Amino acid sequence: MTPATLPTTRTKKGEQTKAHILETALTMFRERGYEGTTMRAGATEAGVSLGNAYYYFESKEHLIQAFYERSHLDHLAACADALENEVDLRNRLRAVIRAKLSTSMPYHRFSGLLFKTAADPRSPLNPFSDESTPLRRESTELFAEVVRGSSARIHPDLELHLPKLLWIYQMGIVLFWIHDTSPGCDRSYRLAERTVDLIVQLIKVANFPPMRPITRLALNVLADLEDNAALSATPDRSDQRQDSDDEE
Amino acid sequence: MTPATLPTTRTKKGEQTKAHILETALTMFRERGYEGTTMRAGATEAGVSLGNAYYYFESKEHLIQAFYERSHLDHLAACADALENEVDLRNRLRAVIRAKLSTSMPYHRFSGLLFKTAADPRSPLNPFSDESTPLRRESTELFAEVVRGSSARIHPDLELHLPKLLWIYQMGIVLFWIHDTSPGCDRSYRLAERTVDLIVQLIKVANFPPMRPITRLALNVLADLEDNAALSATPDRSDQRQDSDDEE
DNA sequence: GTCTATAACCGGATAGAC
DNA sequence: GTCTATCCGGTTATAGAC
Repeated sequence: MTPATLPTTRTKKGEQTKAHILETALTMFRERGYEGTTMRAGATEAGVSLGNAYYYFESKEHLIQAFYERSHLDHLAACADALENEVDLRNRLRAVIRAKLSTSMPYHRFSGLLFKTAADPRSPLNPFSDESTPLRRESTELFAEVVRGSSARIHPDLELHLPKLLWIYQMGIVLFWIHDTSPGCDRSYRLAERTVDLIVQLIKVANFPPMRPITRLALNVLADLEDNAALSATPDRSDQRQDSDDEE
Repeated sequence: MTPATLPTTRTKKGEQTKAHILETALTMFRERGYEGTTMRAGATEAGVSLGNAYYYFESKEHLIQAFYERSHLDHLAACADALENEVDLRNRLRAVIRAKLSTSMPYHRFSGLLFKTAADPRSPLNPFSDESTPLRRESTELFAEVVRGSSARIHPDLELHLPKLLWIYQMGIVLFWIHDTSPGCDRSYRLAERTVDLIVQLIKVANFPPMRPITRLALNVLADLEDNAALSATPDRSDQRQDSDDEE
């Protein structure tokens, strides 16, 4: 799918055009929102024709996919410091979630629309889609790093699933944030703060003998999910293509 | 907004027309999917003009709102029996979640699109919107009934929040189900089965003394959320209207 | 063969006549 | 309440230019 980047020929001819279109679009999304930015306006603003914009981006949604990727890089950069210097699990996780919110703030309005398309199983944008696999893997890898670099003693079976769980947890926080209209999204930050504490506590007690049966039950559910598809990071369902909605 | 139904004059003039349009649309959604059903086709099939359809339903999405309501009634009917005759919390909850999936099955494809719009904070469809408040209240009330009629001994503070938590849990299951492509959606049923067990276990141990600090922490988070808006069933933010996406 | 542009098409939504 | 005529924006077909 994604061919290796050629040595010196990178940014060949239209690579710049593509980048420019994306840049323009992202700016406009920030300023006028997603729906407020028409493909026509975006193309014009970028100095290209409508058809040309579609040459580089299959659909308007694919601009969002590009946004996701950039957004993730911002996120990585924003929490790199904490991940290097902090060993306490709670602080690490907190820094990562905070960074997620902070880096997303400029796109608060935009992100609503984003989640909208993200929830559609047929959209290439949805976080569980094949097309999102690489990014999903990178995102869970971030949480793997959160766990790995921490001083916390974690049940090995749990540690296996923790990155994915934390990734889903982050999605929950983001979903809340999207609906958050409090000034500065303070409520989201507070929720994040408190739920991080809660999660860290839960991780600790998972080891606690009387909790073991429940922990085991939970891990079984996760293992079961892993065996199949859907939430798995290694999907084996490249054959299932639902192209159209019609069937007549 | 919704005026009380007048005594004898119900089904006045176009009430039937409205009902007929909805009926037609729902059938077509089931048969051809949401996107596969154009407003034009729906109107034509129902024997009215496009403009007329829009007279009764503000937007295509508003047809979904109507679907939600019907869907909830189906759900209620499907679990009424179990709720009357069963006292075991696990069985009650299991019956309700199972019923949710079963009654939703005919709309599996449709529901994907449904969640799509549901995730948009600006959509009247989103489960947290003012417009959805009545239905949200009814849905959580169902889970309140699940808890209330059970023989389980539940920490009073927890019992207060449990209905809403279970409602959110159900949304999670539905979200999984939407992405579930396994035959008969078996994976969703199994996930539901197992997570119901898990939840019931967690409710039990919440009372367990060593778990108390964590339970308290969790309840604090919930109480905090309740004090503000967003997930609350009593929104005090009727002043925040985000009509358009443009701002130039 | 890589890029760019113009002219449609299609479907959700609105305006305004009857 | 019901219609027709239009708008508007995502998307596609297609024809050329480099």
